Amino acid sequence: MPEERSELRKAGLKVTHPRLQILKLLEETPQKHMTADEIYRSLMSGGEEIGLATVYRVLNQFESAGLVRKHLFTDAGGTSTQACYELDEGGHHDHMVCEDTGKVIEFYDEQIEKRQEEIAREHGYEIVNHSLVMYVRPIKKA
Amino acid sequence: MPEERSELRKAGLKVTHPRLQILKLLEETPQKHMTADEIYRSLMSGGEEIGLATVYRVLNQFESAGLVRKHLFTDAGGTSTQACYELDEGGHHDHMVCEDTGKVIEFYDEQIEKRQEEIAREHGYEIVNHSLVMYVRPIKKA
DNA sequence: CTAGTTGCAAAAGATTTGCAGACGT
DNA sequence: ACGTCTGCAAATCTTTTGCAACTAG
Repeated sequence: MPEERSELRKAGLKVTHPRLQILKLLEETPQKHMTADEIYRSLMSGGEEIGLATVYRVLNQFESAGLVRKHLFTDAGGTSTQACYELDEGGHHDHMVCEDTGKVIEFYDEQIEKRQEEIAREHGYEIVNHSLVMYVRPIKKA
Repeated sequence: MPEERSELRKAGLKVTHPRLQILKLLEETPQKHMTADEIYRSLMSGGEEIGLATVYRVLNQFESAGLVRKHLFTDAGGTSTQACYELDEGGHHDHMVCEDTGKVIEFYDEQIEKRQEEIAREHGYEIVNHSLVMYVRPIKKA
């Protein structure tokens, strides 16, 4: 599967083992959002040779290259100081984080997007970027 | 103005000099959003005796008490790792950060709020909290 | 061959914590 | 007086950087 190789080349990055590993991991992980440390541990326990510093460096390069997006969620207790990364598949979307399970759900809403543009415009600005995260909890029937 | 004193008491906190100073500063600052370090520096240069650790401790207590809100904005370059705090005046609002000037603008939009609730509900969740930040730039006229 | 990469260890930056002394009530 | 605070310094934690060895093209 040389697909990842060309993604890297296109980004102007040499095709190295660590980069391929990280890219592959991000593509295959079911949770889709991982911290640098989770990536590091995951690769290590998979028997790979890699340094944590390399993981950070590669993620930054990937982010600059637009291969990956970085998020700063605040976990349940408000005690997260750790960034997490997800593959950038192109389509923008926002996030919902379940406070009970930590599960991250993606969503996209045309209405909200539009309204945001309008609000910015009303203030004389244009949106460069935006981040919407909803911290939620399952509705308990009762 | 004993107003601040009772706010502290109500929060179950002793009325001490550092706490009063920080509360007052947050009430009076025009920018409304300050980092722990900015607060520390501001008080120090105002001739106050205070430790940075105390600023952090007090802000955390204020946050738990609901007197203050903590935000993790990402400044222009994406290079912010510093939290900033604002007085919690009760009314919820979202933020727009100007990438050129760093200015923080607050706004509230009923439509977006409603839509968020709906989306969460559609997924079987209820919103505990949410954070919407738009990183914007002044519209440049041709 | 040569510039880009890597791993390690050390550095940095933000925030937290242990502790002895000081202070509010 | 008592338990709560405070300031300082040291500790933590995440992320970055210096450097010498290594590797892709």
